[in-house]
Amino acid sequence: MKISFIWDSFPDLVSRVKKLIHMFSKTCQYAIKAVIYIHKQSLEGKKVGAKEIGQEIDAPDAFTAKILQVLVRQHVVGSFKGPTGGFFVDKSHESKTLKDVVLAIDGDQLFQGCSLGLNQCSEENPCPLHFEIKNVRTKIINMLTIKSLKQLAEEVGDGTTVLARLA
Amino acid sequence: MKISFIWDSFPDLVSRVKKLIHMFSKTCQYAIKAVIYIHKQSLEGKKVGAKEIGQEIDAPDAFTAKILQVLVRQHVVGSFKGPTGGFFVDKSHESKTLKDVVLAIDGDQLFQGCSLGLNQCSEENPCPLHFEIKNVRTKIINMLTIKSLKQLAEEVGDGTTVLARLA
DNA sequence: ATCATAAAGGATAAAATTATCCTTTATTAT
DNA sequence: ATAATAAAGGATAATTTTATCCTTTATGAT
Repeated sequence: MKISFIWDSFPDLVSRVKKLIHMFSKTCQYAIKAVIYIHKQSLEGKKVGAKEIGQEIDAPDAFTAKILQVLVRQHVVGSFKGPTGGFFVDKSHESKTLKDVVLAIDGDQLFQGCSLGLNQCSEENPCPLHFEIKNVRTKIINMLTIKSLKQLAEEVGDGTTVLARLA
Repeated sequence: MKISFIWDSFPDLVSRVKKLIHMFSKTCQYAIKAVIYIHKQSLEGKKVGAKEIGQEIDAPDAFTAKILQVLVRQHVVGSFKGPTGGFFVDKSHESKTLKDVVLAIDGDQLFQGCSLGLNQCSEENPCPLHFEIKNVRTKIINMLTIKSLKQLAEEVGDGTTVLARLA
């Protein structure tokens, strides 16, 4: 029997409170967390299932599975079907960075195009934010490429704290 | 009689092509463009209506009107009802910046909270992106506050090119 | 060969964002 | 006062994003 809470009556209000983020879509955040988790487990030679990943990163598992499909297609992580199957990374994924994850999931929105959505915006005919945005983007790209996913995974604490850190 | 085009059959594909942006929500982009346009017109002492604004910035007018309601409530711009009414800015809005617009529309998502959506993320227990993101945010805030909206409006070309520049 | 397991994929649903329409309220001109 | 104008506000719809469920396909264990 499902217990219902008072805030279930105000879904929009709750969502507004929850949504204190941005820059990456929610899907992309899940993807980043999932990939780091996979890397962490692969460091210990373990393959992991979509369900487990979903639980560890606090994301719905079916949705996590969908995201993982994309990441596999884009060769950000690898997968095997069947028993003993799951998601993993190997040598071939070692140099992948967060930028690869963001590109696979959100596309190049964050890196390309006018941030005001102007059609005419260019170096010659820049929008009021053009050069500033360019600057910010350089920083973002730097942030997303300065370390490999493997390195990031190594920096995230040991097994016992992963959940706390990625949920 | 409405003419229908081949791409009307592929709404999702078309939308994917159109969406080459991000960092600001679409609503926020409209807001920025609208506010700059209002400033520009106010420089010439003109008040402008929601419909006109919508057309100039290439946004649906009814939706533009909604956005303007918020901006008025947050004192980013002023408005008057009735004939000769419209939206405008005066001395009291002179020091407003893009950050005020972004805050009014998107809230502080872009500035606050963990970019990966982690609950435990803090200075003491930082997520893998914590300090990098902090860096990027400093840049973004700088970009959004370094010039007042008035200054930005003054930099956008003369009346004849506004449409091209803000559409 | 058969069965169990787990990813892949398709179809559908819920929630959030973006967009439209229509009524009400305030203000000005006549 | 009355009519005309434009913003404010409410209700609703379309689109996009996020989420769920169920079937199919591949793989390993027995």
